[in-house]
Amino acid sequence: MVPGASDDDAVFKALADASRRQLLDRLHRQNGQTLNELCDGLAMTRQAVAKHLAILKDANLVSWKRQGRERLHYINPVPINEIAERWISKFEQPRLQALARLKKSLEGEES
Amino acid sequence: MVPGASDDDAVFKALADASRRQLLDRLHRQNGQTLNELCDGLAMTRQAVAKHLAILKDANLVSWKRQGRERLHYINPVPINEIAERWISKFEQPRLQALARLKKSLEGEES
DNA sequence: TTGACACGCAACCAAACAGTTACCTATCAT
DNA sequence: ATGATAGGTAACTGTTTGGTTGCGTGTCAA
Repeated sequence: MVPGASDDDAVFKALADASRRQLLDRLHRQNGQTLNELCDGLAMTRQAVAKHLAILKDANLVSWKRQGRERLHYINPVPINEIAERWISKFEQPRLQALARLKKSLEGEES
Repeated sequence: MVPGASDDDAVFKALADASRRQLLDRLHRQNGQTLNELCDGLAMTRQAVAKHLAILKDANLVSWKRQGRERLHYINPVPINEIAERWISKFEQPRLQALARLKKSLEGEES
């Protein structure tokens, strides 16, 4: 399998939970956070957060490395991109129209 | 609420199931199919398919109308587009890069 | 070396989910 | 009218899920 490749189903399932999307949001804002940092302010135990992160990891959306007694988490946007390319894009006439508009506007614009 | 507006969570949850994504695929290929047509070839009872369609309807991804004793189903791509715009796009440097490349190539292209 | 801190692991639980079976209602064609 | 067809409703079931509690392990600092 190509590195960064993903199982569509695992990704869709991982994204189905609001807490997990929130975790991705947090990592998107600041990458490399520890487990405790990611738990901060969430109405959930650390163990619950760890489970969510494990699911995100299985979907290849997050990876981590141990550093001393901490675990640093990193987001991987590739699977999300893949889904957008392979699956979502075909349902999006609006986006294609937006692209067409962009093309038109760029054609009319002289640098 | 804006017509066609959607609850992100309901949409993500609806898309989390492979059978439901398959139903959307089918409706994308051919819109306006009846319940029985949508059931065709699926390893599932009609009732199960009807439940999936109800979930898709609650997420505003599918609508239907009765016509005689049949029920005609129609896909609504708007919610998919919305989550792509509002949520997925921010994780996609690749797509932004693609847009940037497109812009560049269009700038270099003289009509 | 001994707390304190960051995380790992496993059992358990309630609720949600995906699917079934069984039966009922409405519509069409003959 | 009546049978066949298309779909509606509801109860029930096994499995998954999202969360908990309890306790164990490894690492850092005083």
